[in-house]
Amino acid sequence: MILLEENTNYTEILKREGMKSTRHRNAILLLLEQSEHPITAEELYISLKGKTATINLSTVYRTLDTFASKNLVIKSTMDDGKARYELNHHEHKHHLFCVGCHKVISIEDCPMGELQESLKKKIDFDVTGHKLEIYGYCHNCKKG
Amino acid sequence: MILLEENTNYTEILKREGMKSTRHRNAILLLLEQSEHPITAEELYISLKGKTATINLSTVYRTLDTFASKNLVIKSTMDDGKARYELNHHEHKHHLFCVGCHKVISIEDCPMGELQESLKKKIDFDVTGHKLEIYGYCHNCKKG
DNA sequence: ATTCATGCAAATTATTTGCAGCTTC
DNA sequence: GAAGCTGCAAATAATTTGCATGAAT
Repeated sequence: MILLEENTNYTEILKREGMKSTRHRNAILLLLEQSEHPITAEELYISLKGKTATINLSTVYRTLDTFASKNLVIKSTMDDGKARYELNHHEHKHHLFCVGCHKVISIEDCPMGELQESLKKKIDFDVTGHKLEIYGYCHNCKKG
Repeated sequence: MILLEENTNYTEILKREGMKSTRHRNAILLLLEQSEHPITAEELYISLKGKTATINLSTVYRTLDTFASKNLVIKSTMDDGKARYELNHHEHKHHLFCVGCHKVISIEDCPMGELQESLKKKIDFDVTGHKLEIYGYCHNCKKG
């Protein structure tokens, strides 16, 4: 589990994971770090095309897959059929999706702790991870 | 929110939702009811081809979409890129995905209750729904 | 120098759509 | 008989892959 802090040297992190440090990889890590919410491969690609000379969508996908396999990023596939990627910060976070304005709010609360223990005891299931997405109305979008 | 019980007449349910009762729709509802865990469109299609004379994959997708729009079924898209569908039973369930044998175990525990209240109080966010998927190793697949 | 990363184009996979014919109400 | 289903084939959309070239160690 890697903790990326501001001003972290990406080359270090990449090296530590046995990956070469390239312009694209550094750029992708930077963008992921700057984004407050999970982002699609295509969104990354579009941002990158503006900044980096050339980059190919395949490269974005390949890079994200590699990062995901090293647990540097977390991939979540939404019901719109597109996967979103976010940095795997050390702190465990979940996201509130406002169904009114589509804003995404990150929270640090996670209710899994007790459930995890209970599953272990009740049915001998060892939890290794989970995905929780919460939908609802934010302060501004409340009905009424 | 519709509760489907054993021996429910699907025609009734379909009519109530303003949908015509057809052989395919009934067959799909039956299969969904018989399946203990969320199932892909293709899995449904394959099962149906064995039983019903002919059915087309498009029809399966269209039917599932229609059902989902009436809240008869719940669609969840997984990281393997395939959507799974399940009946929207009144009881709220979650699923454990074994990363060893890919078995799916349904549980009725849900840890959202307190978090929901706390989000309401802390940041005035009204939760209307959530998705929780849990990954790990089942009894048979435990490492070691 | 060797190993790994990338661009490009083409392939794959899941899902959607247009339209003509066929069931339900 | 009108409105709504369904099959079929073709279109999309997201993601993956093969291969030749280019860059990092």
